[in-house]
Amino acid sequence: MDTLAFDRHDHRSCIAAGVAQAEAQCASAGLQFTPVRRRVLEILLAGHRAMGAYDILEVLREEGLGSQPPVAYRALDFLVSNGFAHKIERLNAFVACSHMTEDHAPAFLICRACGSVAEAEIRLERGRLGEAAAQAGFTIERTVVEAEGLCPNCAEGRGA
Amino acid sequence: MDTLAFDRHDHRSCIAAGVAQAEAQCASAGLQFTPVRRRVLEILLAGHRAMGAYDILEVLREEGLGSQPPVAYRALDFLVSNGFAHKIERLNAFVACSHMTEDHAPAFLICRACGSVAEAEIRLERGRLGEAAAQAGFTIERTVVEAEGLCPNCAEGRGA
DNA sequence: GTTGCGATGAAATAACGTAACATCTATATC
DNA sequence: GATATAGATGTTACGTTATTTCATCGCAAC
Repeated sequence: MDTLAFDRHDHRSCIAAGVAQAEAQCASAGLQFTPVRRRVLEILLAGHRAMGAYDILEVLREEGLGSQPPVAYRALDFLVSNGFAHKIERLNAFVACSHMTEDHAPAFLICRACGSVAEAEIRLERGRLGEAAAQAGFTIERTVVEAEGLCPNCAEGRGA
Repeated sequence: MDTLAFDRHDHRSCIAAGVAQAEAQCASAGLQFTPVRRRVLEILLAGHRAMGAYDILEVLREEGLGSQPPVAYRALDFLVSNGFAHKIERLNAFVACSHMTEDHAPAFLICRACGSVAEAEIRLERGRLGEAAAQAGFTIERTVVEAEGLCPNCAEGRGA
């Protein structure tokens, strides 16, 4: 489990590492890591929290990188499709992926008090839902696994 | 696993049973099972699929039971809060609960081709995410577990 | 050099959801 | 029976999230 999001750490290094990783993967896959896409990933990595598409758009707008919703949504779609970011359905928001190197089904712990989001890796298809789906003849293509509650920091009397 | 949603069955009986169950639980819990709430549950049970709040509102409007969004959202909030319906975050839509008798954490199989939704019961906190959350000191209050893919009917060459 | 494809710009609109406030109704209390 | 209270409803207005559509641009292949 990645509890990074609940602890302090050096943002600058995680931004640089994330961008570098994405850049490398795009290069080897023949994908265009364009300025807008790069910048959106940087914004997500810098925020290190779930951000709405319109939050991101506001930053892009200030920087002259785009002003209309499709600019943000298209960049986010690219990042999500290629595993560099994830959408948190419960929040209608997006986070940078924290396990870019591995192909994985993400799961999230969402703190309802401070809004921080931690990413875990989970193999749902090996669990009970996966068994049940197989039994029913259902083919799982994508999973949404999100747990909402209180992170350790907020649980200390401040969030309950 | 409940694969009911993928098979043919008698809708009338599941509507009647669901409404009766909700009515009984409201009576014993001192909750008001008002006409709008009842009707929204009937609509969800009759649809036996995920429906948007505005789909439901349209029906209510035709029947003179309300015409503004809050009417639908309030009824849906009531049904969801009391376990008679669930929200599918992935679809921004709602389904009637198919296990009203038991207190449960729901999980869903969503067919991307036909839109049908099957509900399973899952105890995520006993699985790997639960362990990880416990280890990280995270308190889970609510879970969202949704798998998207192809149901057996649609997998037969029609959806792939 | 032109064809084709993916990316971008921009306008408009669709879809989803909530805040705020007035009103009503059933029940509890006096 | 009058009145206070809490929950439910009606209505207006607005806020947030997301997509459709069409024009344009830039680059790489042929």
